[in-house]
Amino acid sequence: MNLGLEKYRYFIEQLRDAELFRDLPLEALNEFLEIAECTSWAKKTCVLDTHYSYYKCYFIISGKVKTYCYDLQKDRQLTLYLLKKNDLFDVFSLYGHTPCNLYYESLTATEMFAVSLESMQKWMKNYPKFEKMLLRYVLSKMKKIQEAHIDLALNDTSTRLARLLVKNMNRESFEIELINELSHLELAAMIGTTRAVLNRHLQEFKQQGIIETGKRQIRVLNPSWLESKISAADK
Amino acid sequence: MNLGLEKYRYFIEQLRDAELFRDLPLEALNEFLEIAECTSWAKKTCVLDTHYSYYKCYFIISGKVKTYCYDLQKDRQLTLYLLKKNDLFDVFSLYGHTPCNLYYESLTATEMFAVSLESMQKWMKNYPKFEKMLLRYVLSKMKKIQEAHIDLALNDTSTRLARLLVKNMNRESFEIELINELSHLELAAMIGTTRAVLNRHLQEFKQQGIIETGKRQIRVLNPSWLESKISAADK
DNA sequence: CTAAATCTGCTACTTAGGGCATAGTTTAAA
DNA sequence: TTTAAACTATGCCCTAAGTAGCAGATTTAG
Repeated sequence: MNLGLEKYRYFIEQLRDAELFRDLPLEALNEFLEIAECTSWAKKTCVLDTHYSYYKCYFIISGKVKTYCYDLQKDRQLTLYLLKKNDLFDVFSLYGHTPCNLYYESLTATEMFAVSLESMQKWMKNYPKFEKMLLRYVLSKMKKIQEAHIDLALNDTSTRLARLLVKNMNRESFEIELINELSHLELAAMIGTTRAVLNRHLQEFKQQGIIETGKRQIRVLNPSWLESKISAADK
Repeated sequence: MNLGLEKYRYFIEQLRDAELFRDLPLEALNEFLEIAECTSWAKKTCVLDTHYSYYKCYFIISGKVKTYCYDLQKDRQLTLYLLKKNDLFDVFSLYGHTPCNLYYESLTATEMFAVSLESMQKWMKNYPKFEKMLLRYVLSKMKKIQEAHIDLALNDTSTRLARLLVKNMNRESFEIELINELSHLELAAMIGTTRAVLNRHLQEFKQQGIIETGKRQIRVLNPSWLESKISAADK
């Protein structure tokens, strides 16, 4: 990738900011930028891992990308991960795993570095420290999916919704962040249910004065109620 | 660990057999055996990751260990992984993750190498190749939990049971392996349901002549029925 | 700026799954 | 070998969750 000085500085800053690239020498970052292309996905750009991402891997600079799977018969989606700045995908294909029939879709306009799998693998060979960080990164994602799995298996929908809200709630403003601007369909996919059921619980919360909604925004009025509901379930 | 020659040969063989230790020089294996203790757990030995395993990690030589979580209120378990020969646990604690409230329990008598976390971390520093294999290992486990999560979110109980059976069915004898000898309670925990519901579906399968049961054994009579049920759901 | 597409809120209906109880059976322990 | 504990097989009932459909609001695209 050819870069002006300003852009170059910006990109280096982005990489320095990411845990994955921390502790790498400047030389490594330079080499990474050489093999990377900076690409932008418009909102709702969709990609099946069996095609596109099988040949490239992506490092997100800004925006949101969901990793999800889709059940054709039931017309239902399940969101496995919500990727944002400093996330890398897909690690599986980097290690030659056969694709899992997962899709990727940008939920907002998204900027990222794209690197061909081959170049990335070569680059990683020179910087084993990166692989160390990658293992840590993978573990953090694995923990998330484990927690989601346990939550789904043992808790009912309203508890999972409460957890989703609390996890994404700003501690000061009680505004819901990150998952704001998402439709109910998207929220439902995140807790493994359908839009109708999710909405039913949202209405219940509203009637009890726990939340307030409007224009794709959710504001929490009674955060401690939500938290006690969660901790009651966790006991 | 002090060893006689015969035992030493046996242990080296065990390690050579495991993918995790493949490609390591003999020297590395020797050093590993030095820091490892060979321990045995009787059937039903149980360990909470916040105590015991927080200080040690284990590599299984023989036997079965389940990784599970437990909901006190509902008195329900969910099995996340069924570990066997060549499995390592717990990788999370190796990397300083806070424990996830998971339990480990041997389902049969189990032999394993036990290494203190500290020694293991030191050892790994000398053999970065091991960490590479560890990343691959972690990815394979992550794939499993992802699949389980998707299965749970999108498929009904009888489909999940069918998948459990097919996954553990010997292609030649149609006997169920690995999960045989497990009680219905254990089987239920593996597909995220209760014993009663699991049993209900087992009886249905029996009545339709798809399986046959007796003495903690399940034999599949009509494997293609099960397989078509699964592939119908996967479409 | 308007038309089309999507999203939201709500209703009524159906059902799989889980709670609970009980009786019979097998396994393990004394 | 006997006894206790654990497991299996079933019933009934109830509820959470999913399905379907629709009208009105909101967003997006042409």
